[in-house]
Formats: sequence, C-alpha cells, structure tokens
Amino acid sequence: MAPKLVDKAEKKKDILVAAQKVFARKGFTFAKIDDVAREAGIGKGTVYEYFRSKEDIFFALYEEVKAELHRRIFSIDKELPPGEKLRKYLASALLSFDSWRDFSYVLLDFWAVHKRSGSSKVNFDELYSEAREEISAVIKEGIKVGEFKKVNPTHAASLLVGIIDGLLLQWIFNPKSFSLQRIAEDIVEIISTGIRRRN
Amino acid sequence: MAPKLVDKAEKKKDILVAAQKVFARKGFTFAKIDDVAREAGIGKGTVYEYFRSKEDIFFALYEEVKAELHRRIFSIDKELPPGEKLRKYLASALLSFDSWRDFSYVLLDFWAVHKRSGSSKVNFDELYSEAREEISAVIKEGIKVGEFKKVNPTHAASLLVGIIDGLLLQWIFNPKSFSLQRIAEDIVEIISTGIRRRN
Amino acid sequence: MAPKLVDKAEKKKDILVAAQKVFARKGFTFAKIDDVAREAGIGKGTVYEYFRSKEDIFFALYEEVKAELHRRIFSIDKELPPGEKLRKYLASALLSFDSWRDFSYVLLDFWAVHKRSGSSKVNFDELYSEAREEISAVIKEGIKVGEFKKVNPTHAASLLVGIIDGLLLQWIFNPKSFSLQRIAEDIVEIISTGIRRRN
Amino acid sequence: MAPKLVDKAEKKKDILVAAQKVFARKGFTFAKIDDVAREAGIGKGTVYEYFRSKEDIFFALYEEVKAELHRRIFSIDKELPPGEKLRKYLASALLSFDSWRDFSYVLLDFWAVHKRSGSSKVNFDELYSEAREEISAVIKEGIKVGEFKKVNPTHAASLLVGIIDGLLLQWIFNPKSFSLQRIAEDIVEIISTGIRRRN
DNA sequence: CATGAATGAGCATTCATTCAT
DNA sequence: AATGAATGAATGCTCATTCAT
Repeated sequence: MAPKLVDKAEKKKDILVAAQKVFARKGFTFAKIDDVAREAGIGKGTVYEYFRSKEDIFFALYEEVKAELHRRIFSIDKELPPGEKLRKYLASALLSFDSWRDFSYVLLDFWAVHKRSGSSKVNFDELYSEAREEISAVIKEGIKVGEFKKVNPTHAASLLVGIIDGLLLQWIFNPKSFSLQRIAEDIVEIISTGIRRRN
Repeated sequence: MAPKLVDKAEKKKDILVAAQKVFARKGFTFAKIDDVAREAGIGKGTVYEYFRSKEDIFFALYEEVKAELHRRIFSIDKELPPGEKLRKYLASALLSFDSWRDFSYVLLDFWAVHKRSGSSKVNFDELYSEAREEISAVIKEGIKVGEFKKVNPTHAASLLVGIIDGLLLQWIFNPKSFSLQRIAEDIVEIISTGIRRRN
Repeated sequence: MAPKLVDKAEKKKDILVAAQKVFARKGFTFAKIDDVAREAGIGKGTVYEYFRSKEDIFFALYEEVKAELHRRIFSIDKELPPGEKLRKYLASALLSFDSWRDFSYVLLDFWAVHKRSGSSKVNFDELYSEAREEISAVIKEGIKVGEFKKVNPTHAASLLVGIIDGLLLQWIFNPKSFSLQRIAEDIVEIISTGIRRRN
Repeated sequence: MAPKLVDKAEKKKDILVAAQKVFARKGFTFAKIDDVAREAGIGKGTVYEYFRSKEDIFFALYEEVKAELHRRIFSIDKELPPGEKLRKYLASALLSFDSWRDFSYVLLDFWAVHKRSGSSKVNFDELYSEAREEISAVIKEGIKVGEFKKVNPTHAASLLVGIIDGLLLQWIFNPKSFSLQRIAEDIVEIISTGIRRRN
C-alpha cells in the first residue's frame, strides 16, 4: 500500500536539470538519453517513467526556460514611463544572457533538426511574436503620451527584439566581444535617442 | 593536363551548387551525400573524388557564401559620408536576407551540430568580428568628421550587426513578421537619429 | 492461515481470468504484465506474488483451457454407439470454436514465439496425441463391433483431429467462411459415410 | 562506369534463402537481421540494399512460398476426372509438408505478431479462400458429372483444406505421429467414399 | 502481503565512407 | 576518373522483473 515513496514532481525536475546540463554540453542531437540518466544518477529506463521521449524532455525544458525568461524580462513596474520600461526590458534581457546561453544552444540545435517537421509542438515564432507584442504595446503607449516619435510600433519592437537576439548570438560565439553591462547602457542610449521625441 | 584541371574545378563547383540546393532543402543533418550526388547528376563515389567528407563540402560552401555576402554588403563607394555608408550597409544586409535565408538554415543546422568539435574549421565568431571591424571603422570615421556622436564604436558596431542578425532570425521563423523593405527604412531612421550628432 | 490459502487460490484465479482477457485482446507477445495487473485491479508487483513469470501465467492458462476443452468435447455418454460418439465429438468440437477462438490466438502466438525453447513446459503434441488416442479408441471399438470398416484407427483419428483443427484455422482467419452449425452437419455426414461399414 | 558487377536478382535470392533458414530456425520474431546477414555471408547494411525492412523479407518469402505451393498442389492434368483430381490434390499437398514445414513456423509467428495491425500486406485468409475455390470448382464438376453426391461444395472444400492443414499441424508438432505416405492413402479412401455417389 | 518505482538488456535501421572494378 | 555495392557503428525506446518500503 505504501511502496517506495517518491516525489514525482521533484524527480521530474531533477531529470530536467540533468537534461539541461547534458543538452548544453552536447547539444540536443548528440545528447544521449543514457547521458541524461547518468547525469541524474538514475537508470535509462527511469527517464522514460517521467518523460515520454527525448523530444518531450526538450519541450518541458523549452516551456520552463521560456516562462522564466519572460518573467525575468517583462516583470516590471507597470507604472513606469514607456521609455523607462524599454530601458529595463533591454537591460534585463541583456543581463539574462548568461541564463539564456546554455539553452540557446539547445534551442538552435533542436530547431535546426526539427524545423522541417511541420508538426512540431514548438513554434519558435511565438517566442518572437510574444515579445514583439509586449514591446509594441509599450511603444504605442509612449507615442500616445508623446514620449516617443511616431515610429512604426511593430518595426521598432522588431528592432528591439532583434537587437537582443543579435547581440546574444555574437556573445554566444564570443563572450569577450563586449561587456554586457556596458553595451547595455550604450544601446539604451542610442535607441532612446532614436525613438524619443525631440522637445 | 590543362583540361583536366579545368574540369576538376568546374565539377567541384557543380557539386557545391548541388550541395547548396540540397542543404537548403533538407538541412545539413538530413542531407545525404547521395542526395547531393543525384542533384549533381553524378555517382555517390564521385563526390569523394572532390571532397574529403560531408563536412568538407560544408566548409567550402561556407567560405563561398561568406565571401559573397561580404562582397555584397560592404562593396560600396569609399567616398560616401559615414552615415550614408551605414545606411547602405544596413539596407543591403536586410535586403540580402532572401539570399541569406537558405544558407542561414544550413549554417544554424551545421553550427548546432558541430559547435562542440573544437577543431571545427568554421569559426563563427570571425563572421561577426569581421563585420564589426568593418562597421566600427566607419563609425570611427563618422565620429572623427563630426557626423556621429562620440558613441563607443565597438558597441555601436555590435549593435548594428546584432540588429541585422536578430532581424534575420525573426524573419527566418516568420517571413510575414514584417516587410524587409519598410523595416529597413524605419530602422535606418531610428539608428541614424540615435548616433547622429545633434547640430 | 486457512483463509489466506483460500484468498491465494481465489486471487490466482482472478489473475488468470484477467490474463485470458488481455491475452485474447493483445496476443501473448503484446500483452504487458501491467495490462494484466490493471485488468485484475491489482498492482504489477502483485502478479509476481502469484506467478513466477509471464510464461507461467500462460502455462496455467494453457492447462486450464486444455482441461476445459477436453471435458467439453469428450464428456459424453460412454454407452453411445461408436458412430454416435464420433458424431458428438465432432459436433461439440466444432461448436466449441467460439470458446477456443480467443485462446487459439494466444496459443498460436505463444507457440510461434516459444517453440524453439526446447525446455518449454507446453508440449503441443500432447494436445494432439491425447485427442488422437481418445478418438482412436472409439474407432477401434467401432471396428470391433462391426460398425466401422477396417480403417487404420490412428489415421482415421488423425483425420478427425486434423479436420477440427484445420477448420478452426480457416475459421479463425475468416469466421465468415462458413457456418459452424451447418458445416458440422455436412462433415459428420461425409466422414460417417466414409468410415461406416456398408451393410 | 563499370563498378562492382553484381547480379542484383541473384543476391536478393541469396538473402531470401538465408532468411528462410534463419526464420525457420528462430522464427520471425527472434530472427535478427544480423543473423540473416551473417547466414548470407554479407554485412548487415547490405541486407537493406535489397530489402526495405525485416517485414519486406517476410513478404517476399511469403509470396514465393505461396506461389511454389500453389503450383505444386494444383498443377495437374485438367482432364482428370474430379475424384482423381481431389486424390492428387490431397496427395501432393500432404507430400509437400516437408516444404511447408519451415515456412509454417514463420507464417504462424508472423501472423501471431501482426494479426492485430489490420494494415498488414499479408492476408492469410486468401491462402485458404483461394484453395477452397479451386477445390470447390472440382467438387461442383464432380457433382455435375454425377461422380459425387450432392454435397455442399464450399463445405466439402473447407473440409479438404482443413484436413490438409490440420494434419500439417499435427505433423509439425510431431512428425512421427504418422507416415505421410500412408495416411494420404487412407484419407483419400475415406473421403472419397464419403462424397462419392453410391451407384 | 501489496505495491509501483527503478532498471537495463535488446534491436531495427540509417548513412557516411571505402574500394573493387 | 567514375562508380555504386558493401559496410557497420551508432541509438532511442520497451517492458519483464526486482525489491525497498
């Protein structure tokens, strides 16, 4: 009636943590389920008690990382002026690169391998479109209150999202290219000037 | 002897053209040597007369595409004022997305799969650092002649490179996100304003 | 102590009933111990408290079904004349097909998979030889009392057993091939004529 | 232009011969592609140059054996009287048991494993229905010419097919049960009497 | 007694590369 | 030079069985 007592959720989390490490180390393609199991200190079969497949592990990781990042980047004071909001978005996104880094490998790897299977449960565009919408709203707000020029909100949002992503990519390939802290400040300055309404 | 040599180069080129098509269609991972051979209208074994391995084909492709893009983006009138140069860079880069697109798939795919092999002949950072240097020089020039504010040239260059890359990524995942033509104009406008010296 | 014993036998029987259902539904190969456990409403581990292995469950099932069928086919009035006995055997065997059917699937499946393990506890030949002997005895009796021609009793018995089995096989693959009721009558007629002594 | 010269058909046949041996020895389920390859004296991968899958090998074997048996059993003089035809069918079928034997194992194994996947390319019923039709036609002919009683042709045909199959089964499990030669004679005698019209 | 979490052996198939012709 | 037949390493997943609780 009371067999081995296990916190299923806990163990699932453990496997996810192990998977993230292994995926980051070897990429999705070259990560073996056996590696994940060994990293988690359990048997290969046990992984399948908690996840249906290797892809499933990826999906779970994806959702978790996505949620975590969204939270980190967009959880800011709703009362801040639009310009300040954008500044914070940019800053927290750039300063989150470290967390992103490992998963970016996995994301790209997974995408590269699965993009042709249209049935994928992972819609990478949503990652972007959600961010664009969030930022676009702030830009519209800024235009409305007269803080920003009448820029195209979607384009400006795409620009900001692109900046973050593009810098991430450069930084992934060579973290020494620039200091995250300082580039963040400079870019905020440039972009702010670019979209701010001259008084 | 001479004709043989010509044939060799010609055929190597043919294989490369075939490979690019196949890679773009199936991605590096799922492209089979046999597909490439068939696309080139030759036998599978013949491919190995001209390339040592599947990776080798990719390397050759990589060098070629890199050169082509560099040429296309940075081959502009040396006499243009710095601001105009940047505007052209940005515009031609964004408008080259279509050409980039197919190869971007392949690049990402290849990168995702081979990143860990430290011995890789493909150094993705060079792609970025070269571009950064080129742009950085223009920015320095612009600062010197008083056209630009005293922004950090490396940071601004990283910003511009990042913008291009980041937009490419969004556009790859969903080409309908924005019109390349129009976003190019808007972004040039924003960035120009951001770095231009107020008079 | 005593009640425990009763429980044991009872539960073993429950598991067997569940197993028969599952085996019939999925075949021996594809039936999972877990399916059996769930069908019996118990835990997977509990099955192993009552049976040593999946094969063991099959063995027990086999013995039971064998006994049941033997009982059904050969439990007839010992006083009937030989011809009448054979007629009843044939009829009850053919009309037992429905009961056999499910188990036949399992039997074939199991046999196909385990035939090579010489150590098998299931000797399929005994299924036949027992039946042949039983029928052979009746034929000898019939010859003795002058009801049958001097046919080879073993051959005639093999023929009868073969008929039953062969028809079962056809019927398993396509139950619509013929009506069990009507084919039984016709065959009894043909065979009776074939072995009965002309007066 | 002239690489290794190979008779594709010849090699395919070789693999089939090897597969038949291995399948007969281990059954479909337990036969490994590697076993087949080793038996054929080739590499595992080579098997897949000639057959798409393990199932495909089975299908090819199935078609071949089916054709061979049909040929052997039903290739008789069309001018023989019906009774004589049936006698020959029965005799040649029983005397073909040796050829059938090995494949019967495989057939049963395959069927047991695949019967639940409705999409199977192998319709086992066709094996029976074809034989029933062939025999049924002869019986109708015999009734028409007054050689046979007015038996139900389908039932009588099913009986004959069943006899063959049922005896095969007994014989598979124990070849010593009876002499094929002699049982053939006796059964022909019994059945003939059973369906022949009394004069 | 009962349970179900944990386990790991086992296997069909793909495809880059080799090499005999 | 060109070919394509041959090769075999490499891997995700299933499930009967065990055993700690």
